[in-house]
Amino acid sequence: MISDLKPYVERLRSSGLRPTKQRLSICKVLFDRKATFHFTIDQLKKKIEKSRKSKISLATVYNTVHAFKNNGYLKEISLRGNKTFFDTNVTSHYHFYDYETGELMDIKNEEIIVNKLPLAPKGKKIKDVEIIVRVANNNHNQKK
Amino acid sequence: MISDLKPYVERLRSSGLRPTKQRLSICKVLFDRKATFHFTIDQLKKKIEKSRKSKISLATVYNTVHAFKNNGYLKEISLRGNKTFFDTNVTSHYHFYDYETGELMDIKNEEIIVNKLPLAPKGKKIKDVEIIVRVANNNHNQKK
DNA sequence: ATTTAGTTTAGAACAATTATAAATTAGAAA
DNA sequence: TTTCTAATTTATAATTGTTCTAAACTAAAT
Ligand SMILES: [Mn+2]
Ligand SMILES: [Mn+2]
Ligand SMILES: [Zn+2]
Ligand SMILES: [Zn+2]
Repeated sequence: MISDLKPYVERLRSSGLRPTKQRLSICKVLFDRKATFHFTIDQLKKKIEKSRKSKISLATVYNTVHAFKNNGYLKEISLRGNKTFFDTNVTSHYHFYDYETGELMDIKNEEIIVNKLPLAPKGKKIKDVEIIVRVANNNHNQKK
Repeated sequence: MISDLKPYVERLRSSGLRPTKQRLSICKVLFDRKATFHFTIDQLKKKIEKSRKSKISLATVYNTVHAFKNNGYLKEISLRGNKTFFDTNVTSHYHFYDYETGELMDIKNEEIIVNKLPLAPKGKKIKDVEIIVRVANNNHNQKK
């Protein structure tokens, strides 16, 4: 009740959601930051529970994240594996992915120049281009 | 026992696997084709069971697919969602992904030209660059 | 033929996600 | 304020995809 919650209240309202205590906790973790936050649901849930010092229901986290995603406040990232990753950076950009550590890092749009793209298949339209630059530690001679 | 199974036997042996009936069934579905096959495990299992007209254990499909992936005969594709997609095309290439139909299509390496890539983060090395061009039907005004 | 290590299998276990339905709460209305 | 209602939270169940297990089976070496 101290800090400025207005922007979160608006963000929630514009997503068709009431500004509850739980949702405001989620907003603080997601949007009160300068750098991009890439996360899985369980990582987010842990951060929320640390910051508010009380539990939050897993269903609430899922529901709110999905609402934000559907309203363009979060993006989902294409990655191998069976966990879903989300991104607070909703501008058009690309990623480094260190598959050894699981760490994602933004690559600004202008840092990759794509000079040629194929035409979309007949009757289809290109919606977006995702680029994942997979990286790993220099020294080790790891497979795949 | 009629068709030429030698190449599959070799592929299995070189993956450290004995050529069993089940594994040869899997090989026929995976490798006896001209065009790329993009699949999930359950799609593959259904095709195998249609082609051999008897059931195959899910564990055998998983095990064999993983062995082939680890030995470079299959690739895993980065995609949103919680199902894992595999690819019989192990050459370097990119993809169209129609997220309305779930359909994946190859884009040849030379059809996309990347003219600028950022340096890998300090101490890390670029292992590969995945590009997914997400497409959807022209007409509909679908969200996301 | 015998032996043995590798394989298949059904089912259990596990992990991520989604669904359910009862208790709680936000916020409008009185 | 208090009352009322629909929205929300929650614990838990259900569902889905994947991995593990251990007993039955089989390839292939001896
Ligand atoms: Mn995936
Ligand atoms: Mn994913
Ligand atoms: Zn990002
Ligand atoms: Zn492909």
